[in-house]
Amino acid sequence: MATRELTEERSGEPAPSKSQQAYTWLRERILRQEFTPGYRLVLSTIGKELDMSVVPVREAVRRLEAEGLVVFERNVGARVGMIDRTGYEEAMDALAVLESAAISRAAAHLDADQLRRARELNQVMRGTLDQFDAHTFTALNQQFHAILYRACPNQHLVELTEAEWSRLGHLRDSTFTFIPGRAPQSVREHDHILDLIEAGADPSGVEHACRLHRNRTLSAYLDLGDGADPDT
Amino acid sequence: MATRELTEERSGEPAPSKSQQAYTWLRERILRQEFTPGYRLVLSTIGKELDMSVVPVREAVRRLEAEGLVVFERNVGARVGMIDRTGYEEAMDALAVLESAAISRAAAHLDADQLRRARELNQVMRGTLDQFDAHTFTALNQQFHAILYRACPNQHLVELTEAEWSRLGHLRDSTFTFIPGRAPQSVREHDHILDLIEAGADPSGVEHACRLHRNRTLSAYLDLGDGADPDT
DNA sequence: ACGTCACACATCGTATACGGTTTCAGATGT
DNA sequence: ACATCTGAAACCGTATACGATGTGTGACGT
Repeated sequence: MATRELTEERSGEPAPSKSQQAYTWLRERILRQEFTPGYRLVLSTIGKELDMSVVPVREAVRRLEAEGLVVFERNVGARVGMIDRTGYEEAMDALAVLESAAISRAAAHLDADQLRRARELNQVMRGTLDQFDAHTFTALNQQFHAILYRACPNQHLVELTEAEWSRLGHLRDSTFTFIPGRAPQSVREHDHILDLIEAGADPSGVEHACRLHRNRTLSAYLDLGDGADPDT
Repeated sequence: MATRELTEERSGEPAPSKSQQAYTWLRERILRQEFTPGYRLVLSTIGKELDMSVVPVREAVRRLEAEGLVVFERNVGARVGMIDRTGYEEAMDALAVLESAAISRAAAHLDADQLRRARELNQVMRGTLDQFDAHTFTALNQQFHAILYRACPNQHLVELTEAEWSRLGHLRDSTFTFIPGRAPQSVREHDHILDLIEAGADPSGVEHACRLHRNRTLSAYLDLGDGADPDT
């Protein structure tokens, strides 16, 4: 019982595998944007940093690759996934499809408490509109959406939706940075969606509203013209 | 130039990495159902079979795990993913969402030739109805659907759709084995969808039709009662 | 006969080692 | 100055080795 020091663990905890540690660690950094898109992930370096050999790190990287957060090139190495303009549009489109489906299926399962919390969040967002900050607004926005789609009884759909959020999320506080003007409208649409849900609207109505909401965001972004590339 | 024998390769080919070989090999077997759900994937055995060490095999397995084709248990090992009834329903539901979205976006891009081939395939399927064989029917059905959704300009959506087909496909010739009666109706609906596309119906109409098509298949399966579990 | 314990075996998890490939800098020739 | 070649350093790909963990089997006691 002398081999365990660095990871705090009380008797019950079996201590996660190194491969798992590496995975979590990397994923965390990428999502926090401490490792920005294009950042070179050198296996040996990471291994040293985490005090493990390269083998577990490789596995972690592979998993992240399969999730689309990392790209890997043979004999060259891994880097944090960049996403070009098309990639961004495609992911947004996919997210529109998945998330809307999830929320429409979640509608009937959202209890009063969850709806209240969603309203509150949206109110907080409304409150930040005067002294707008894209970063916090994006974070709140993500939380708001999460409350809704997570209530979807189809767990698989939830996972697919979250995967898509991740792929987009690590890019930056993308949309609202470029189109702050979109924020107020976004907040109004949020309330509208909540209205529909509370009124017990039929799923396809909810789904439609969610798609509109997201597609308007995408359109707003696209209408910007080609000046601001999410890649850069 | 003496180290390369087993994989045929002409000068230009850089020979895929072992990790990649293992991945392809395993995926192939799983999809072909040579490795059936629940099958135990022992790393060392596979390594010996493919004439490589366990390291590349582990990586391959990790990737398959991330795709949902394989489940992995710490210190125990990997096995081909089983799917329980809920899992099946969830995946079918997700497929309905994804594929319908893909096809609706593909509609405007399908050329005459692709549509003709789709019609032909459907005719072949119709032809097999008298002496019905679930296995071949399922294969044809998959091809038919593939022609349609692959034309979707959103490549990411196509990938998500194919991932879902894989997760379901390796299960068996599931649906039509249990509900052969669903096949004729399925063929009719295929023609209907093609009609809509050829008529230039609007995307949401196409999407709706595709969802109906798939949801009816799922319902047919569910109506069976709980006798036939896809897990078994 | 049945439940429990202990030990051996199968298999996984990770470290280390080494050959192969890519990249980059600096030297060389034009 | 510029293009090209050459060599070394950086890094990846895979094999081998060994400790750790889980699983099954047979002895033992009741």
